[in-house]
Amino acid sequence: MTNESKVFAALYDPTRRAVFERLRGGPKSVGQIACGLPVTRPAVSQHLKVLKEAGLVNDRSVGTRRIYHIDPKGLGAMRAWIDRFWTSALDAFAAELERAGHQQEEG
Amino acid sequence: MTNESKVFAALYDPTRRAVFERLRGGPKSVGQIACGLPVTRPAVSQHLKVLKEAGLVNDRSVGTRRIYHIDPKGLGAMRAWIDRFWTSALDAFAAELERAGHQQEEG
DNA sequence: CCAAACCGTAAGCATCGACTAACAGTAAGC
DNA sequence: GCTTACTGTTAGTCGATGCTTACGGTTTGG
Repeated sequence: MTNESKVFAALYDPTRRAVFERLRGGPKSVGQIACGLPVTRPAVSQHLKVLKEAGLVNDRSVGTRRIYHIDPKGLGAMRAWIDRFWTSALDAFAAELERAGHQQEEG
Repeated sequence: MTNESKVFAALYDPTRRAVFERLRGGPKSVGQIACGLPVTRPAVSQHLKVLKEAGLVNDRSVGTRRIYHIDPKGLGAMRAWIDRFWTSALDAFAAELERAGHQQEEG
């Protein structure tokens, strides 16, 4: 499984995106993240594990708590994938529009 | 289900990404897309339906064939989501690094 | 009208994954 | 050493979904 696949698989789940967006405001502990979400704390732990393996978050221990924060590395990989696709997709789209205008020439 | 959710759900599946990437070189018919993929043609049709509802592809009829091409609209939505996340994520990450350097002051 | 080509859809099945409950492990306080 | 607080992990269940087979619909051609 490539890293891009991990990122896509990680951000596909709505609950996992909610966990991820909850870290947008800054580092938070697991309990802090779980509080307010409609799932239990172990579920959040599992989601954080997936996000971590995708390179989207990272953690550090502070006493008994574990503080998670966003790691831009994973988002960068996804951004690179989209950008790489973006240019060629725009090219193909422009060619498609142009061909649609000249399609009667081709028959 | 929001449009972003649709795009994420659409690009999460590896086969569906393969279908999508196959359109990167230009418009193709359903049979053309299915040829070379390890799934049957109806499966490709189902994937194309999901991609279309996510705004990632569009189609036009040419005789009995149906030609699919990439629609940048969906990719744009995903790009916007990532970009919006990207800036605040970088901010939070920088703040996290700075706090890590000053954490002994806070206690 | 009949045949062929191309495609979308429905039903059924198998697999994957998200969730909960229960348990194990680590650190701080007394 | 004992208790409390916080978290990761595992077993098991259940709903979601990707795949195939079979069928119906549409267009082209004679």
